[in-house]
Amino acid sequence: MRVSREKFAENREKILAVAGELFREKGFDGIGVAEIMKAAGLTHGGFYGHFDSKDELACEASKALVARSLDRWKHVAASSPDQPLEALLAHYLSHRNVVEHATGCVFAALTQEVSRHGPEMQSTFTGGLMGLVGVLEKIVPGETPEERRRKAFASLSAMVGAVILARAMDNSELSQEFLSATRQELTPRPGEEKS
Amino acid sequence: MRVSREKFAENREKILAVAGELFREKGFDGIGVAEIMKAAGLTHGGFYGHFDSKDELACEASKALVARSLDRWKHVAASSPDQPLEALLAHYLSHRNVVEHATGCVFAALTQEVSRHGPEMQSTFTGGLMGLVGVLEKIVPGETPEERRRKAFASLSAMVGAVILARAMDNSELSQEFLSATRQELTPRPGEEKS
DNA sequence: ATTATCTATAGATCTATAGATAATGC
DNA sequence: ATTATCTATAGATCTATAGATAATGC
Repeated sequence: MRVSREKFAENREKILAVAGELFREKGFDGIGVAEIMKAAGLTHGGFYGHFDSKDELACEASKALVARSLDRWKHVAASSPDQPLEALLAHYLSHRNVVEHATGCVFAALTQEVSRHGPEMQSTFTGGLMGLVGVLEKIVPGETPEERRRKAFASLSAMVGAVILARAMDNSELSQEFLSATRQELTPRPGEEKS
Repeated sequence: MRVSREKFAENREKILAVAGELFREKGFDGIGVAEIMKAAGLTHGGFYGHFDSKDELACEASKALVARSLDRWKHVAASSPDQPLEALLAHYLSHRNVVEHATGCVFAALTQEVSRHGPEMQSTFTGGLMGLVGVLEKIVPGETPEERRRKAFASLSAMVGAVILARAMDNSELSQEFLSATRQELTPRPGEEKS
């Protein structure tokens, strides 16, 4: 039954990947270790050879998701050098990010549970969100660094808030209204571009 | 052991009140029926004389919280007839609403869990959030009803998003920055008041 | 007589562990 | 020989129910 070191490392990554999807879809408390391992193609007992506890898995999976989210934001912004903010708004405020919980934004899925977990997870989310603020700071309009930092915090609040509220709607037209209203309000008007 | 009809109704309200606080503090899955009843001063088994299931309690408690939240918004807006939006921003984007989970905004505490529950709870949250949009529509700046409706959706996203992200921070200065940045960005500049 | 609450418990589920098994890696 | 995984299970927790108890309300 034993597998190679390489396969062992692969299995760990598979557990992390599957957990990342299931946690986002069902919440940290909505899915158990046994079901995560089953989805990874392994048995329940094998889990504790990879992680000390479910909480450690939740922390590690969160770290990976947060890092990947930040990478993606940087990539999207860099892909449209002339209109990075517009590209980011289009990417984030999308129908896909409202309906695809398992593969969508980790902050839109799990942020409300963070304050109920330990300091390690809070630190991960804090760092990730500040990373997103850092991306926005460089691309939002504004005369001074202070104004851009302020706009970055406010824009991030609006973007994540819009997806969270859109997901709570039982009506897809209202969901869309949260997305498009936020997108329009955050899109710089002509003459307001950054210096 | 039996109590009067009046006391029975009181007990039901007490269970709803206690559940409303504990659900907001720990999430729907983070607190059990036994502990809710203990906090209400009753025993576990007595619960099922008041509610058919924990899910029914979650729905009823949510309905009460959402209705109370909407009432409060209307009251705050009506209390400052000359600057209703400023009053609402000051009321909502407050330190208290970041740290006091048990008594703070129900949307900032539980919205991410709504999509994992049944259609009844989704309907409650949808209705409540649209009620808040209705309050904002009347007090945000804007030339046309369409512009004000758009600003209402975007402002609500930013307000709820700011509190949710502020709660995830492990640093109270960063929490405050989400609040004050959002408050400043949503405050109408002179000459931008509604008609 | 009715009924709101209490005690006790059934049954399901969940985290974590113990010991067995079998394949890897020295 | 080491160790990654598997089977089986302990122990805790959670929802919901059954039956007893005792106070209300006709």
